[in-house]
Amino acid sequence: MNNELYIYNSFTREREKFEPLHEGHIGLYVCGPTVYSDVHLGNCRTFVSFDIVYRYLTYLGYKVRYVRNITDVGHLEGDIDSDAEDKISKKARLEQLEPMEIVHKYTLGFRDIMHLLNALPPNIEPTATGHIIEQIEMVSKILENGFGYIKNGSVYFDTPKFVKEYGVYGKLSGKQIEELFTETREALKKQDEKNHPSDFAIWIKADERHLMRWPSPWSVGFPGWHLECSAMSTKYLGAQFDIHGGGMDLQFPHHENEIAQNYGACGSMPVRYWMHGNMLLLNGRKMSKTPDPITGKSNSILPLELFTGQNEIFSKAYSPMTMRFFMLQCHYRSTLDLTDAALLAAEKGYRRLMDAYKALQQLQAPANAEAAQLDQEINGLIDQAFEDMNDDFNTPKALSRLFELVATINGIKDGHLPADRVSAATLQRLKEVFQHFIFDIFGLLDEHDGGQDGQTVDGLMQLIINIRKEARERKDWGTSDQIRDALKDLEIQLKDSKEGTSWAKGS
RNA sequence: GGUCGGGUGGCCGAGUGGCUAGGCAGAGGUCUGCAAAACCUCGUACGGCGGUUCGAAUCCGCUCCCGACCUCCA
Repeated sequence: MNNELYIYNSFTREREKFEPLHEGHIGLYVCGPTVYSDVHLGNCRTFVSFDIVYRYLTYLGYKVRYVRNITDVGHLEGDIDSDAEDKISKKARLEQLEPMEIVHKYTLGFRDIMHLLNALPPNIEPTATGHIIEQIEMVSKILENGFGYIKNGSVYFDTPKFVKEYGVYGKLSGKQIEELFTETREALKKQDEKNHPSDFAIWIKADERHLMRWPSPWSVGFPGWHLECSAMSTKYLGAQFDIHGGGMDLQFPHHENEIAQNYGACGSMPVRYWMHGNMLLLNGRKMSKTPDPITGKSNSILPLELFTGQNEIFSKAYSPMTMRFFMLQCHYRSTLDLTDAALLAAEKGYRRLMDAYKALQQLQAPANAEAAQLDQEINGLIDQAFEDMNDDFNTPKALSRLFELVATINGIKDGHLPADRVSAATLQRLKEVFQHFIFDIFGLLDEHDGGQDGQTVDGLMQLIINIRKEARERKDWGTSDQIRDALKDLEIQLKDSKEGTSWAKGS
């Protein structure tokens, strides 16, 4: 079995063998949300994708420092020189709230959603406003190194200078430098403070209208959007670290500018492996908060709208774990289209996987069990599932192996497959691997597990099942079916098999 | 317009020169008091037109369609 991990590096556009900078340790930085409104499901997809990356790296035994920022300032709306305004402070004025109130509200909301989706919290969740000093220091360094210039209290990054010195601007997003520079010439008129249209602000002077501003050597103002990630990744992971993740839509300009800033301040490429998750689509189009200019509606759905069913898009409510399973069925670098039929399929598939997991835990190897062909098949599928994960975190492929194993598990359970052809060791391995994949790596939860109340419910259900069993033994089909139908109305399904009756939540 | 990525069976989605994932839905069967669940069997799909090759969904060319990015975006 090949244990080497390969990661598709967006910077080189190649699948590369992963080797950490420091053996056994990994620095992982993921661009987090801007907390000026509720996160939508598209945002969530990226964070779930990287949650699985984090979980798998941890599973492989690496000590991972996972940093995911909260952007609570500096995210501009529109052009700086037109009517630019910070997203946070704009929302604060609209809602008559303090900027920190907005930030706090949506940060808490974001964490709640991540918790519902069972995404592990990062090790560090730094905020931009908490790192103003670090950002000012970085601007100073960039100026010292000659990669920035001051105009009317604002500081801009000098991209032509950067291209001349390092020549990597545009490489990440695959843009030709010449085209990049000529493309936006039309916009030059609106941005007369910049020496060059591709230059970008790293410090922005603010007038009294702005609610969020800080003193700096250049003006009372606020940092540019791209700066926080450079400053905070450098602070917590070092000038160079292993993996930087984010949504594909951040590749340009955000990550391109991040690279420029790090070169400008530290003189080196900050990241060894760039990873970009693809977009979640709704009705075949990118999910986005930005309203459509024609219809005025935004093409997005909030997680809670999906989980509660309170939306006009889908036929019913879909649980967080259904959503998570749905995401697992698609590779993180492919677009994923959210549709009702697809979610319905995911819901059923998720239940089937969890039911098989429970059935597996009940299986016992017979005393005379010996390894045979079936044994090899099981071990082969397990090995392949790990190889799939090692191949750029191919969750859909790994999941397909698990489903092949589900058929094997059910076959043994129902006596269609010879249980004595699976050795005790392989059965034990299968149990452990299922546990690790489903809960530790894929991060799924058993939503039908009642938690604290679970034991009570299990006890009650066993009582009901026993009463029905006695009725069936008397051939009292009326009572038997009454119980079954009444439970069905409560969305509890009884499953009769040779070994007896089990139950599961869900109609 | 420029750049990049796609078009896979009824739906969602892997794969990427020969061994043709998986989930859901559908058909038939086994089991069952009847069902459900589970299991077994079944569908030979890769936008179109050419080309390379013994062989292409997979490589090349052309073409049609879709999406993303091009300084708001996860």
